[in-house]
Amino acid sequence: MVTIRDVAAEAGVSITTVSRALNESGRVGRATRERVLNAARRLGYEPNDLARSLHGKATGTIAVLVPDITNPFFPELVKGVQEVATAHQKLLLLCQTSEDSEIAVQELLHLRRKRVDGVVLVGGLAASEQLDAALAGLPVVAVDRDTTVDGSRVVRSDHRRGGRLATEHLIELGHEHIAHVRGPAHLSVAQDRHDGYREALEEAGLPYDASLVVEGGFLEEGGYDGLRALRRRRRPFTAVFCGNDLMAIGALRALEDVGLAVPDEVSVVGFDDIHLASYLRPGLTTVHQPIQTLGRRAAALLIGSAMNDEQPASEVLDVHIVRRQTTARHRRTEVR
Amino acid sequence: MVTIRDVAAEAGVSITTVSRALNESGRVGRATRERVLNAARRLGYEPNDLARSLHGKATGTIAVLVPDITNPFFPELVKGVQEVATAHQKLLLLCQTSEDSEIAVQELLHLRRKRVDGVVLVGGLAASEQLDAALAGLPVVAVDRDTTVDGSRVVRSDHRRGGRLATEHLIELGHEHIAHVRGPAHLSVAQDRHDGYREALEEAGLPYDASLVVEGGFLEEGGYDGLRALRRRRRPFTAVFCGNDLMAIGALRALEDVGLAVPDEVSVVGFDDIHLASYLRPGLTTVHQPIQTLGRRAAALLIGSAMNDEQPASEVLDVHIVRRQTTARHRRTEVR
DNA sequence: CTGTTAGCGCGTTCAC
DNA sequence: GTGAACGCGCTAACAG
Repeated sequence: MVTIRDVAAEAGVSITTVSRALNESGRVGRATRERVLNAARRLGYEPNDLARSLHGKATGTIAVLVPDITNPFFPELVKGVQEVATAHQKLLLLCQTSEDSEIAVQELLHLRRKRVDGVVLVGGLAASEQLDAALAGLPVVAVDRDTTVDGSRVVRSDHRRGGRLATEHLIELGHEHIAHVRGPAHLSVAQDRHDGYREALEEAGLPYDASLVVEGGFLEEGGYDGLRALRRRRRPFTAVFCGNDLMAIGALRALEDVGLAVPDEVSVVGFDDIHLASYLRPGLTTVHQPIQTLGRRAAALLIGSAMNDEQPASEVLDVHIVRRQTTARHRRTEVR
Repeated sequence: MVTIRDVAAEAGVSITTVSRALNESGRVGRATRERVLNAARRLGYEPNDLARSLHGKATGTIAVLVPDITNPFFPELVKGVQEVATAHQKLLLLCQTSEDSEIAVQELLHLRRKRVDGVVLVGGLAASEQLDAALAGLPVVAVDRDTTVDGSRVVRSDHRRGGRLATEHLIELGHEHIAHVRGPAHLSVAQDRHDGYREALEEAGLPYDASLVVEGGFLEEGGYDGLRALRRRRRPFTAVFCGNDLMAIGALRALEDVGLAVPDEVSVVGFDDIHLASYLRPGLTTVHQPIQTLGRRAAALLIGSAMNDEQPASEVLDVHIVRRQTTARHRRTEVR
């Protein structure tokens, strides 16, 4: 391995000069610099970032923690993070937590030892002392998490508004019995979406009926099981607002299995607008959140915080509804 | 920042002893170790992996380069890589190349400076001197790439066999005019799948008709455009084998747009069996390749190579067909 | 078993 | 403009 010392010898200068020439820092003679650069090239010199960072400087590395990269929501988010990281010449470490707080703690500890410059934390994680400890002093931007951690910034979509938009859309279509297959109670995004749903109902003078609300995990299975549970309650409904798109897909499968036509007999709305939503047939009506932008903003905030002192505490991005083919006007003809 | 020296002072021993106690390396007295560990805990000591790696040891970091993490094929692969990396206590750097060889070169150079222990290289990349240079001496395992690089190992599925299986499946269903919307000519996986298609046809005594073969990018658009191009040629066909699942999705949309029913009028087969394939309605019949395992094997080979000297040159994983709802028996009733 | 002494590759004071 | 020397945090020979 060729070091800065070898280059110095080859160029007939001191290592200090080589360092300066390579980093464009300080005053180095024109000719000298050329000589050094040539020597470096000739020897195939490769700077060692480890040694550089050892001086307490930044490592030029940030990390993103997601529950599961195969959940189609996260690659889009990660792409946004990656984009900004690359633009700032930073490398991106990817970690998966499986929504497990203990795993997250382990990963964070590992990241700290590697001296990452900061972390984008995505998704819910059970709070714990160890988690707080693992996060302490580490520049963190959370995405879609409750801001339990002290000074950490948060980037999120307006989930409550999204819940309202979805529900209002169904109400406008004439639906009066609107079920909600919501996400896990411990996740604030699920709660917010639910609150928006409830708000919209009440504002429209429709009753909030707890027996039309079921909870499930943010995956297909959660939606599938949720819809089956709803059916078992024998409470009629003509529309379902699902906690996210994957749940909506599960709900669509369940409806298919029980022989209910979408959107003729039951309308379905999702949340997120992952790419997948537009691939489906019928195309899924859903609340669009700017997933990639979420990642971009988080990364920008994270990287910016290392540079600027002042930073906004958090950011809330707007959402809107995308009408596709899983929602239709309520047909007065009886349905159960 | 508390260093090993502070811990040494606190515990009343030398830094060497601290180092040994922390790394379980060498002989350290029971009591001494306890004392050191306690001191470290009390001070909130966090080892600095940078300094450790500076000694020329491994950095405990590997990287995976993929064209685009939002392409659903890659998250599954990355997950496999991640799994093995984590099992070996290694952190994973994620890079995206956009299939651009120059970007890949830049990323690789950056990774080298960071002294990553190895790289999993996924997808096709235009060969170039600079790429070779950027790869030189770096432990690399390629996935689904031609093994142009010198000593690099390759993990891949049996694409040729997959192409045969897909085609044979259609032949068994009675189809005689089978089109192929293939992937890019410069990608070996596309070529292999095509060769398998051709082989199956010829073995069945069916003519290989070049006017039934079109080329496109490995995305929905490629499949959509490919199918439209096929139609413009006015050559009848009752089945299409698509280069991958995304292309198949594009082809399905195109068929929908021109009013051809799937599978009643045209059968469609994809390749990869990404999760998405089973979400679709009708469910996509496709050639399953073990995507996650591909990633796992690549990572295992990469990490193993740093430890064992001997390693298999490459690995070929098996594929099989998954029958869903986009393929059906050819109906003799005329169709165009 | 434990401590002393060198570096690892590089940036950064300082003098010259 | 350039160089010598020191130190970043840690591991690895060598002693004792």
